[in-house]
Amino acid sequence: MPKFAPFFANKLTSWYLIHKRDLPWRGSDNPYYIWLSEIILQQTRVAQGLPYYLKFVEAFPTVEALANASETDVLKLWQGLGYYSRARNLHFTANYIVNTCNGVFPKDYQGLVTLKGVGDYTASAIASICYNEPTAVVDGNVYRVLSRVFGVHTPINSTQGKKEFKSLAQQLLDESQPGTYNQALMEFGARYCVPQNPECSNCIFNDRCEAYKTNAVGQLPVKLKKRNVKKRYFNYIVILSENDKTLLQKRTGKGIWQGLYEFPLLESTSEINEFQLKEMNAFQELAKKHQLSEITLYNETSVIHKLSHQHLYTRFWIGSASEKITNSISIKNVKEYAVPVLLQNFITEFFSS
DNA sequence: AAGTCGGGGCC
DNA sequence: GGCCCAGACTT
Repeated sequence: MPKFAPFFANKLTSWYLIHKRDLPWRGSDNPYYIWLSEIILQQTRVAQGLPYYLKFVEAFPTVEALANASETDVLKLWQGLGYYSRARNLHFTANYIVNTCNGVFPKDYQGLVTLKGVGDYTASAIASICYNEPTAVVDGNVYRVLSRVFGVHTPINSTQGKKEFKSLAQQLLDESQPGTYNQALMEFGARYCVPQNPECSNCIFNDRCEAYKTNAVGQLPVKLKKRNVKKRYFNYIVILSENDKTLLQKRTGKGIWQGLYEFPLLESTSEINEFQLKEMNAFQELAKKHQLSEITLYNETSVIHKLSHQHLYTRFWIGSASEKITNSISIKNVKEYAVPVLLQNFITEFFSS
């Protein structure tokens, strides 16, 4: 264990008490609010998650209120935040807490980590903040700060690295105030020891920081590999009927956007023109089923929607249908459905003009 | 152990 | 363009 561990915790906490942001979940030790905030903030910047937290607390002030909502309503409120399995697990766990645990959250790390959507980080955060259990959190901020200050070059996304950083974080933890200490470490990473161009010359740790000493700040933390981004080609068929109805389908099964809605989707292996679209069996079935009379391409240049690991080259095709399309919904009700941002952008542009 | 899962902000 | 974000789950 590093000799200056006690100094590290003290300096960190002192810094935190001065510089911490005033966030709505801070100051509470109600596990419902802490749990909700932690799920929302997984892989999500505070600035992006904050409005969603406020919306959720207002719509669902208690875990019972969240459990009583429908998954559809929860997904609609989550729309735009991404990683939608978080929303589905959130709703599932709310029901589990209410129906199986008498509305009471588990009281320690071991119990919390069994909840769906709650892993090592989130269980540690809730346990330390709500119950003062000395469990160290390790998130992206912690990896960065510890790798730099203590000069740890083990890749943070390797099995060995995860083990090593968790162990180091646990040794450094101030057990007299684990919740405050954990938040201080993360806040320091988020606000001072940032990924790009941190102000090392004024840093409170620059007399001790291994990365600063060895001029390795820009190389830490070490991360293995780059992801292989795949290209996919989406063709959305936007059906317009004479009585202002259209067709939306729910995405089921595996893959992106599970549980969200979209227009009928035809995926191709490259960008296609109208002739090629009409050659597709799936299109012919759709055209026959809904008696599509004509089809026109809305955007000549594809919309490129970028996800972490795939780029979606998307074209919207507008089709006119007979009045009697089945399972249709009114266009004015489209906004009631949770849809991917890619579709929300199109809907806003197309139906409001 | 490697893949998968979103969207946005920053450089 | 690439990287990262108060990570978790599946295969």
